[in-house]
Amino acid sequence: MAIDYGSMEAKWQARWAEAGLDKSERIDGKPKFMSIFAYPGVTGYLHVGHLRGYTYVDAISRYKRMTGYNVLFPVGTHATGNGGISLANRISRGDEKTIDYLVRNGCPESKIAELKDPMSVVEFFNQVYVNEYWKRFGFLADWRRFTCTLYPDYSRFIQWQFRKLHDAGLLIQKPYYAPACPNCGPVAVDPSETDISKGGRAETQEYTLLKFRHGDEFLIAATLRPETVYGQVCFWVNPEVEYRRISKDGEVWVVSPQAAEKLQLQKDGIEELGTIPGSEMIGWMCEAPMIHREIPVFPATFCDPDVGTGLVTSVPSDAPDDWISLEAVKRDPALKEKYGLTQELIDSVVPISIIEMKGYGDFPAKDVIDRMGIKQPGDPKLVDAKKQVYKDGYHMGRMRETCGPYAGMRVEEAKDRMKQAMIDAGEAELFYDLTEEVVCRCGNRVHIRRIDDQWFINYADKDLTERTSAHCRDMDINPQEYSENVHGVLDWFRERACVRLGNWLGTRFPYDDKWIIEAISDSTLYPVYYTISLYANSKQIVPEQMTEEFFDYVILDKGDIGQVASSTGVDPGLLQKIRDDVHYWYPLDINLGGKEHMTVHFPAFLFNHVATLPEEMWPRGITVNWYITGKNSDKISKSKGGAQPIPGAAAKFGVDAMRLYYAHVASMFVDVEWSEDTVMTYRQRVDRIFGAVSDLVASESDTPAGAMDAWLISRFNTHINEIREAMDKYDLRQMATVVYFDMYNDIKWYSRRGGSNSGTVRDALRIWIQAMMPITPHTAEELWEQAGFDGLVSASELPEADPAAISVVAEYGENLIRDVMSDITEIRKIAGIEARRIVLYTSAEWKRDVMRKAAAMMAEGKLTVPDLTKACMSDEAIKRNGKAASELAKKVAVEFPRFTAEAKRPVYETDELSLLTSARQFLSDETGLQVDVISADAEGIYDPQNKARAATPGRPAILLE
RNA sequence: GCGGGAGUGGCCGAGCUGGCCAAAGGCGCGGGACUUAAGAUCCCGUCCUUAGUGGUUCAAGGGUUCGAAUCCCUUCUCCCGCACCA
Repeated sequence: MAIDYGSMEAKWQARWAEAGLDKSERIDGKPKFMSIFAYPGVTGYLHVGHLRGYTYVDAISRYKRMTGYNVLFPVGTHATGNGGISLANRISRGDEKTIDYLVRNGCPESKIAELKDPMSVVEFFNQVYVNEYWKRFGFLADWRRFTCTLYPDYSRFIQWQFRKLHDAGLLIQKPYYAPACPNCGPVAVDPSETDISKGGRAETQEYTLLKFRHGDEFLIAATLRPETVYGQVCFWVNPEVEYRRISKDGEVWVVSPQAAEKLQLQKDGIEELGTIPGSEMIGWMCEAPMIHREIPVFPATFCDPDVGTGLVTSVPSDAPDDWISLEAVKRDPALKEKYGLTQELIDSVVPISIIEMKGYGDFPAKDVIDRMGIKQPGDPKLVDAKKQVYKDGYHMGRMRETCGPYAGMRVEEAKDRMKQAMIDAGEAELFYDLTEEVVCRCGNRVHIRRIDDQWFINYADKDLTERTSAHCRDMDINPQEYSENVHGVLDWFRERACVRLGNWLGTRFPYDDKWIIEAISDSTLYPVYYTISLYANSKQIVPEQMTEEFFDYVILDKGDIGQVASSTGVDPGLLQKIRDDVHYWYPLDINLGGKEHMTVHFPAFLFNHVATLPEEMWPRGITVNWYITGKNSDKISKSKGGAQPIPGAAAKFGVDAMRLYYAHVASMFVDVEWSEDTVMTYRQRVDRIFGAVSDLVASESDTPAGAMDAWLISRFNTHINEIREAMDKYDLRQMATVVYFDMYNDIKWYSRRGGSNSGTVRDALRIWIQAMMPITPHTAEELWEQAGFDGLVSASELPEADPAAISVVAEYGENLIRDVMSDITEIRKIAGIEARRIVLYTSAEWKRDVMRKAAAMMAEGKLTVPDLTKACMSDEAIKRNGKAASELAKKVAVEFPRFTAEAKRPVYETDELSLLTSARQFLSDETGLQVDVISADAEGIYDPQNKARAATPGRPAILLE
């Protein structure tokens, strides 16, 4: 059965568009449902993993659509930042890797030439996302509302949003430290290296500058570990460096020439005073901060004038470099000679143990050096050694009693406390530096510069945090763990630098257009803009008209319509319409995004809604989805094989197979390893369903409806309830299990049992195909048509379950038959005899009476073994069965209370004799044996092995011979 | 280290407001049907034992309970976040 999924998909997608199913319009009075996935950044091609979350949203939206909601599912893209610039630059440069990447993903050669400017790149990918991913996957999104963060109308919206944040007092300015080139100004330091030619992985690090008094001046050491000051025993100077004297707030500081330059970018009023050779300082005594001890200055070659200040305080106990260098000094008589150091002085320098940590002795630095076999200063392994000790010390360390008031404190805490204490005492200052050399495209070194007027969004605001946190309690946030955890995330969220200087694509900051609003901050409130973008895209309004007043009116319902109309030139009717749209669709019902959003996007999304919109417009739901990963939880990557471009996968497996795979392969809240074989099994599942439906259609007959029909209809109505229940929790996986497995199995069982009634088949098919629509819409349409139903299933309404059609008894009866069959099989297997005939004995009536009594007693809440036994013994019909009766009473009295009385009812109310008798032929066909059914109560029955007495309700006795 | 999550049968994964759990479903595997070829479909089986029973399981070890995969404690292992990066 070769099904051409590709053309089938295209066919139905076209039909949906023809029918306008992808267009969402306000219908006053009809309940609405608005859903989005967090839009992706358009910096390149996506892979099959990304479609997981998007597919959830389409399936959920389709489900809502068929259960009475007017659905709005808009899509857009995020292009802020410098991804577009970077790619355009690489193409302009003719970078082969980039071009190869594009070609491999199906970019036509002719297109590549056009991608030399950033906006073309963005537009190109916008088209790819919409056409090759989302439309290709059958999404019913309202394409007319598509928007991108770089569109001029979107920018107007973002500017409005920032005005509202400002009005709310949430925009603050304070100094910030950012990378900058002395020539070109601010630069972006990131792995794409758009602005820079070297150092894309560099990070900004905070150093503590420690001041060591020597006479009237200060030697300035930079350290990452201010908590180790109690272990300072000497001071390192590189004798080959010509240091600088600079003036700083009336003090004289000594630092490396490079540090002097860097400091000028971060501190005010720095002036160069002169130079001093490092060698001259050797042998000096200087006073260490915090501990106020005089320590000697020793020579060390590892002091890099480019790192920190080029001067280093020595804590040999916890710094491998210090330890090994101190050893060198002690061992090397030539040094002593050269710098005139006395043996006494050298001997006086003894490491002090200051930090206690598991797995290390008194001197962690020494332990690491020994472990790694480091012998000499300058050994490249020292870099790793340092990292190891720093990391372990920070996480596991505790200050020893040598550390004065900080003794016993965890390093993590002591670090901040000691740093602050020294700053307060004027013994230290902060300084920022990059972790590696960063070079601007112009060739100059990039350094960290202080920016005094940096804007932040004050997410640390207490009132905002509290209100947002409180609102989260009313939201539907999934999974549960995140719902609980989100409050912690909101608390932890601090001020966020929301604008940047330099070479970025994005919206200009409305209060100062030298700034560009950064990538997180312009993608928080945007869902509401989808209710407006429709009008901008259709040119009914133009960006210039989208003023503060305009948005105030349509979103906040503020201002006078006449005035807004005249100041913006927008027709009052249109203003009214947009305003109504906004308030009809908003709030957002579900925002679904990958787990990476939990600590950044979602909190910001929540904060911004609470900060700028009235409460009735705050979001109602967040759902987090986990990833599809490559082997061993790696990110999916081309280099490791496995994941082909999305259109290729769609062609190979079929879109519906992939959608079913995403929906069913695992819970939304776990990572899944991508496996083509697994996808293939879902493809087979889809194939099988095609087969099952056509078999079923072919089997239709005018046989009158019977017990099997009641059973199937009961099952399907039960399934409708299960589906609705699952989907109320957006549990697509559970829903898929019901639809693609349970319902399928029921259909198979129905046919196997000889069911073929046309009416039943129609009813069942209608429900089944509808239930497939959310996850496998193309298949559903095709089957809908094949089965001869009218219209589009995508536009149909899923019925409510009919409670009257649900028959516990019917479902119980079929289960009983299955149990009997499996018991027969079991016995045949174990007995190992060639059976010719099966005799089934149904339970004696008195046993059912025992159960009836038990149920009645349970209903009154007083079912106990003695009570039931007593009751049975007072009933003559039961009593005369003697010991068997009391044993059964005991068993029943123990077993029944585990269930509800209602659940047990079919056990004793089912007429097993007629049920099994009617299934005789079936059982006989299935087993290939003659089957007889006899009541244990019947007179003079055939029962050579005395089996009949073993029969109980729910468990007929079986004789095999 | 702090915060969060997880360890279930050959595998993936349900279950985890305690009892219908020897534990769904799928995959894989074995057998059969069909049929001649498909990564097809349909049945049956798939912890041990057994005329449909019983036994031992849900990382390890304790505990609570009449009763625990499910609750508590301890240990071991694994994963994620710790920011300015959508």
